[in-house]
Amino acid sequence: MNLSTPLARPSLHEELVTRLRQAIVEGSLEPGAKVPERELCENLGVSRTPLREALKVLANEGLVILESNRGARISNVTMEELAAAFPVIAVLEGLAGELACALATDEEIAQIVTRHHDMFRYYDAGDRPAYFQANHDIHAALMAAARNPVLAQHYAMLSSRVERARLLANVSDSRWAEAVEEHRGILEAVETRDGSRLSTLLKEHLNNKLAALKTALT
Amino acid sequence: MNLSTPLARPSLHEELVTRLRQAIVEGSLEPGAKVPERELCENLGVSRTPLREALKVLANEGLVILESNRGARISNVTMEELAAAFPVIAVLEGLAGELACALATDEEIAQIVTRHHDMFRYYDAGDRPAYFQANHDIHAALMAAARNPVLAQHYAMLSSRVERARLLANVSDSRWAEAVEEHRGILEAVETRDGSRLSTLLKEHLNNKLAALKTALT
DNA sequence: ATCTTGAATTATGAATACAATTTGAAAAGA
DNA sequence: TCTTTTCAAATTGTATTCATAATTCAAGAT
Repeated sequence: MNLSTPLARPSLHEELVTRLRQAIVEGSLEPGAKVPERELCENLGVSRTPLREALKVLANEGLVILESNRGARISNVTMEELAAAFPVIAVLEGLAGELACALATDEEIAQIVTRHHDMFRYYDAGDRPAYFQANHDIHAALMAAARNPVLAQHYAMLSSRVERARLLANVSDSRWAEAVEEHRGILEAVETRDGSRLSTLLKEHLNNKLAALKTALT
Repeated sequence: MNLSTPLARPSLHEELVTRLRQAIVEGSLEPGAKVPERELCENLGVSRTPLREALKVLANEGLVILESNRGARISNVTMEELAAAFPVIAVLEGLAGELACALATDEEIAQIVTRHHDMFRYYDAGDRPAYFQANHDIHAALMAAARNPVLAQHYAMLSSRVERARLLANVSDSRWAEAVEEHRGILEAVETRDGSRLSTLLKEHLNNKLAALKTALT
């Protein structure tokens, strides 16, 4: 049992930030909807103070918009925002790929490889949810292997803003096939620890994703 | 006169975030110092609620550390953090350079060029403060010309975390000369709108800056 | 003298209270 | 009937209060 950690009880506002962010990302709190302070407080069993603190933080992250004297709304996912965010995510993932190739343990590489094979199997089986999960795990594992907390933090922030788009537009079958193909290249670069190649492929992957979203949403 | 904006009076917590962030970046609030809530409230003439909201936001940005039941401290600028942040800033600036080359107006390019010449003059005159200001303006102008709010937002966040390092270590004369030399290349890439070259040079510039900081701080 | 111990003080986290603003609908007027 | 005005209810921004955890410091023990 670990007795060195000083028994950290997370404060209410921290837990609220986490839970609200999750709710926003998974769509329980719909974009554009106003956040009913009193109601949420009652549901969650907290007072307004910590909830409002959490909303300020989420507003700073761009997930929530505060309109003075008019409360908070869940921010909309606009095409402009996606178009702005994706290139940023792309360079961040690119950096993560490079760092990961240099710093990952063999176990981490093996893990990413395994998860890729999982993912390909899910694709063959047409299991979208499982595919998405595996895909998510891969990108997360790459980010973890990069061992850069600042990078991870900003990546997480951007991901949360963008992941909601997945609820707006389903990926087309042809784009799905393309993405899988791209991931074969990514896998190869991971296996050979070819950082610059991985970086390039990841950036392309993200930019293609954005292009696909653009066509799907117009 | 702009009549479209709905006369936004910034809320107390927003102003506090801005002011505190500025105070932290410019060093009025020293790294490691604990933030005396009551005292600050009295000085600023606000109650604890908006101040605490602001602290939560700044904590989320990494400028402040909240220790449960022990209040807030100004976060320390550690070498680890700098080492993590600089590569991220580098890729962001790199992206900004590429976008700026593609999207900047001729006026913006001209502005950046002019500011470069200013900066070179300040270097010749040995005027460090003016040099720093010009340097800052250049990077800000590049970022503005990239026309990507998401990029700008994350760049601003990272800059605020890192700029405090400037107070810890003065740039050596030799590094200063190097930086100027690097900026000559950057200027050239800007003038010719060579995006990929500018991107590379900016990334190198940042990475060299980090290396210089590393030696200066050990 | 130095190190514990524990009550008093202080500061923090969260809840509540209060004042100002917005909202929505009914009433007055065109 | 439609517009405008007024006013109450609701909601928000900020201040204050309350309970609890941390810190301080003096007294006692080693």
